[in-house]
Amino acid sequence: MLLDELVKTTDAVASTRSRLAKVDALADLLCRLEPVDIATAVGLLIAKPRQGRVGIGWRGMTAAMGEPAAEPSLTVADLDAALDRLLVTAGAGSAAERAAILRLLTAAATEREQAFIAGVLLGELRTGALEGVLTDAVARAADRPVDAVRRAAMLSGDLGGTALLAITGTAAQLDAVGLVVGRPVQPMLAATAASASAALEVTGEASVEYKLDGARIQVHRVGDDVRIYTRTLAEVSHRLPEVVQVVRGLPVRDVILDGETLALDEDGGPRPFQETMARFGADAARATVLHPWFFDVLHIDGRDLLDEPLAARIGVLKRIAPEHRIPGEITADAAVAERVSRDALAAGHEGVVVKAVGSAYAAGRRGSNWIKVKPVLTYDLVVLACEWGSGRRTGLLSNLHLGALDPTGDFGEPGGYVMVGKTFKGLTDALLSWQTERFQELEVRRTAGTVWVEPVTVVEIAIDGVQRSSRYPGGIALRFARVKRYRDDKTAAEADTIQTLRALLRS
DNA sequence: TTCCGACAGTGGGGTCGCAAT
DNA sequence: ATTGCGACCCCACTATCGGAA
Repeated sequence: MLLDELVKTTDAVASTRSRLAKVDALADLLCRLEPVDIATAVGLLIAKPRQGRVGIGWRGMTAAMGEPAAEPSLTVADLDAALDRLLVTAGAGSAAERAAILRLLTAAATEREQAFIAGVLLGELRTGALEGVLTDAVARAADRPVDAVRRAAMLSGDLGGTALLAITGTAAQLDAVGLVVGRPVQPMLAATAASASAALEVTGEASVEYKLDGARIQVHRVGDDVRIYTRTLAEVSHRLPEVVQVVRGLPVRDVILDGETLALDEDGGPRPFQETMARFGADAARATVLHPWFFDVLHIDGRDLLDEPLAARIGVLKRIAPEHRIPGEITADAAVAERVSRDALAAGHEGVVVKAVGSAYAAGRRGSNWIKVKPVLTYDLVVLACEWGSGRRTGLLSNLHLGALDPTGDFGEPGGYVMVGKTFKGLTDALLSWQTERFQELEVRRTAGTVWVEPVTVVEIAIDGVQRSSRYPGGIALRFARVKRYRDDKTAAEADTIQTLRALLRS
């Protein structure tokens, strides 16, 4: 099929806000695709090509973009083949060759196709249709129940392959897609609540477990073959030999485990997330050792446990990996849940995850059966600048530069402000519109993307904490900053100080 | 008719490896 | 050696649609 067909469809999808209309357009396209193009096309449509990232970002893309072709001639297979060539040359010291591949591709593309290819390579098509909408479209095109399609996609970790099977295979074949030890599944995700007791009200009796600040791991063992996957299903077995050893030592033959890995200090307390990541991201060996903690088991020795209640899965975990089970307690008592939460924080962990004891493992879903609870800190900071937004925020001042007061001048002028991070989160449309006007009134200078303002506006910011930073002059950056409200009742001189924020690093 | 679950979008900071400078 | 790029860990929150209640 011509790539132009896909591009026309994505244009139609982007032009309507109705999900039903998006599904209609996509299902129609899926029905017209040759089977050989189905898996490829689904990957392109959600900007997650089957090759994954191929080492081209915004810079490389704009550098290679040249004059467009007048008429469409590229096929879906052509683009797929070009992505293959980019993938095999990635990180191989062949920048010139890669640029040539990309130039050849974009030169054959029309203007609309160029924009589409750029979106695919950057992973951002922004048509309002990703996995969720595509799953509906596949079900529509294949005339299969959406739950069957979703289940197959989650358990295979592959929507493109699922689409091919759903459309060209039988209903029984689709239903037969299940867990395979060695093939990663989409991990179950958690919603958020303000307190452990509030979470418990939603779940009822629950396993209240420590939430560790590390990287999610999904471990598959078949005999002595152990493979480890990240939250996005990238394989990282080679980076975690110590975790492989732990899992090889468990008294099982085949198993799938879900957990978290992180670095610990001498006392067994957690090291900062940044230290875990320094080890987790490195190919070569490092002094830091990562320890695995498991909170779920999806399969054991020929038996799938996905649909077993959580309490039963925890029972299995206690039996096979008692030393590596994440700390937690099963309770229906809010006081007990709050105590576990306090214990987790006292031990230096992030918080807790409250999980309904009767719930199945819902691969890929962010339902209310798992609810995370983390303490929120709030500080009053000063807006130093604001950046123009993109997409639906085009024309609006969106991303705030946040400063803390430096009364003693440790990091600049006494009474000045030290930038500690940015945020665009927590803003309603009304607030966006208000701040767009307000900050242009307070403007002192501007560059292409940013308006600098008089430092007089105080905004209450929620954060999860601070981390070491080489980017900002105060040596710290806010973690997960979001706007709570503007503080019209406070002057900038009453803002929180850089010293107060730095003290968080040591606590 | 109203409510609410699921989804997509809008970006944040840090870490690594690798290539170019 | 340093710097910039790209990939990928962690992530919160709002607006919206459309099915559920």
